[in-house]
Amino acid sequence: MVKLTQHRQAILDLINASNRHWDADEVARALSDAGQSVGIATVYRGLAALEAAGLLDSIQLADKKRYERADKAHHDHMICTECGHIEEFTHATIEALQLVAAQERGFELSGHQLTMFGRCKSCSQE
Amino acid sequence: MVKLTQHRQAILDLINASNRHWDADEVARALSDAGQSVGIATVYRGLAALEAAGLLDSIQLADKKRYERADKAHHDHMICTECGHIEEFTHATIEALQLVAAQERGFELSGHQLTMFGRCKSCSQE
DNA sequence: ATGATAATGATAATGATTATCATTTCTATC
DNA sequence: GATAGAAATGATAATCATTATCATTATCAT
Repeated sequence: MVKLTQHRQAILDLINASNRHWDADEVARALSDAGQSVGIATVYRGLAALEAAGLLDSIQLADKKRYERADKAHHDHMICTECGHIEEFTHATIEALQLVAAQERGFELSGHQLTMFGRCKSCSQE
Repeated sequence: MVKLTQHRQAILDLINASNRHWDADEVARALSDAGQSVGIATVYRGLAALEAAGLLDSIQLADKKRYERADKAHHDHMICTECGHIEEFTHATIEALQLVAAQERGFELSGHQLTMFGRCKSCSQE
């Protein structure tokens, strides 16, 4: 299990108190703004450690990784290609079908990432 | 529409003749081995242009982008975290449910990527 | 206290991708 | 066929997220 140092606790608290998807740089900047400066390398290591421990979730985007709270039900993401807005959605049937598809191929599933791209509601109304 | 220059045709032919998922470097190396050297920048530009024209498909992995033929039915990917093997699968119901989920949220869907991670059949038998 | 182990921070290194810019190749038009 | 303008190419520098390095510091069990 992870050692919850002060720095890691600060990272975790920051993300848990929000509903956003943070990249490493944003975390470092926010902590710094809060008077709790943490080196960028430590932020990267902390985020990875917290995710490995199941205390954070992440999505891998084309250019970077973003972290979010792990204390929510599993969900996938819709990303607006215009404004960057990230919307979450859950679909039990899709999840179940994925598992079946994997089993049919003798695949031992350990994770997945479903990301949909398009224009969000407000952007497509403009 | 894209201009199908000699270089781009060579890239397209190479990928169309295979069933693999290529990264830019592999394409450049293969062309070079075939006596048809193409600068790496041109490979990147060519791949992007061919994808924009719908002549190639791609998947975005954590570290890099990989391209494959576009003349196959739409499919998603299962990636073995042990040997790197990429398996393709299609699931009409999952596709349909994604569309519904998007519509429910007023989302104008333009694309998606579903990637599953785990151990492939042969790796999990070891 | 004390030594072992892990964490931290500054910074260098890595690696994929993109930008720059001079040169070359195309293409349409005269 | 010559020619101007547009697009493509290639060598290489630049970018940017992430990881590695390594000296220093904190933590924890004995």
